[in-house]
Amino acid sequence: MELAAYMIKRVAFSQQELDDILTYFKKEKILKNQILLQEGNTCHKLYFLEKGVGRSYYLNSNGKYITQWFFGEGNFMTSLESFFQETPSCSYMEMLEDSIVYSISKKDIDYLFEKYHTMEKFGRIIAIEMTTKISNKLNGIQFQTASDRYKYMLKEFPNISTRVPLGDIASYLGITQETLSRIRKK
Amino acid sequence: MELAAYMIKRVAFSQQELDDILTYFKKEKILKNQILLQEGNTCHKLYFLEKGVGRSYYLNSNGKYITQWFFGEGNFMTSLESFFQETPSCSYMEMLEDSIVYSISKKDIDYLFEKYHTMEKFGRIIAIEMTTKISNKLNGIQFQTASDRYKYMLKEFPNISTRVPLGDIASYLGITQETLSRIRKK
DNA sequence: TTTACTTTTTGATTTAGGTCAAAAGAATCG
DNA sequence: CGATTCTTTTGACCTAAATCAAAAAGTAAA
Repeated sequence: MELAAYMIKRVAFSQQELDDILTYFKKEKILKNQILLQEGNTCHKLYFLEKGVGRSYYLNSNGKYITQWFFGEGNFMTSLESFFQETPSCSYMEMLEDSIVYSISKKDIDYLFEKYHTMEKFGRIIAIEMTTKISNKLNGIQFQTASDRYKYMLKEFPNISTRVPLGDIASYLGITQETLSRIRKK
Repeated sequence: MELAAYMIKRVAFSQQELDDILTYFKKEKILKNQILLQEGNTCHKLYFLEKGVGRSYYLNSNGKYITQWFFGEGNFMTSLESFFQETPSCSYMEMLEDSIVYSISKKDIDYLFEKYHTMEKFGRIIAIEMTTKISNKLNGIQFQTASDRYKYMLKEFPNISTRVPLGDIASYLGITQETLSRIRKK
């Protein structure tokens, strides 16, 4: 499983630890357009995407759905705050393709964090990586023209940009669908 | 020290652990306008602000300095990616007021992460909190009008908004100084 | 208390990208 | 397959905020 490689790349887990940890992840198949999380609900699972693409999005004050993030294969997907603080989420999560994921519950991951110092370290490292990625998004968007934003998108998500609806990308970048369409045919 | 309270609020450290951990933090006084980190250098310290305000900023492709983040009292301040990956930073850090901080080196914090499972947990929790805050900034800015952005600023940094230069706030929000000035006299 | 910066405000003008509307293309399905 | 629905493109128009420029206010320095 790709997840094992992902973990070992970041923390020197022993084989036993790794084997044990992986038993807590459950393989799931999820169909395109399936909603993993509704706004207002607490997110109970953390997903690792083996195959497929997902996104998180929210309904803004003007009644528009705004993509917050795209999740591609080889990445974790969750509503971070909701999952870890066990609070109602402000956002939705959905899959944009038929997907294969490995999921783990909050209870189980907390158990693993307690049990293994290495797992806790892994959690810290992943959280720092996520912070860096979001920060990069901000820099890629703020004070950038619409076409610079799209360039950021292509760089950050090279193999996602062509697989998901135009409108989802546009809202992710903070521009309108029409503008993105015009940029694309440059 | 406020730092102890900050830590205990998040993780149930034993008194001995806490005492030991705190010995690795060094108290420092830093003057207004002092640069803590230059672009291109590696950030070697993590700061906890007891008093004062700082900001991180970077030079964008149009030759403008853009504020990335404000750091107020009772918060950690660092160039996250540079500090943890030990890579050259893309951003600067400076203090905007005379400040009192507690600093710790990468070497020491790594030692503490290894030594105490609780410390590792603390690191994870802080990293998740930071992700949430940056994510909130994105939501506060994307597809929002200039005055909505300023409202976000007032909400997120109520006691910083009046203490720092207008231009620094404007670039933080992704608007021009002139626009922010006009918004303020509403 | 005058000189010299620095920061903020105000005004006039321009523009990137938003909005609205409708057509053209794709995809889904009985 | 045609029909219905969803997605993307194209066009015309408009507006929020950028840009440019300069004055005013605030701060420091001598």
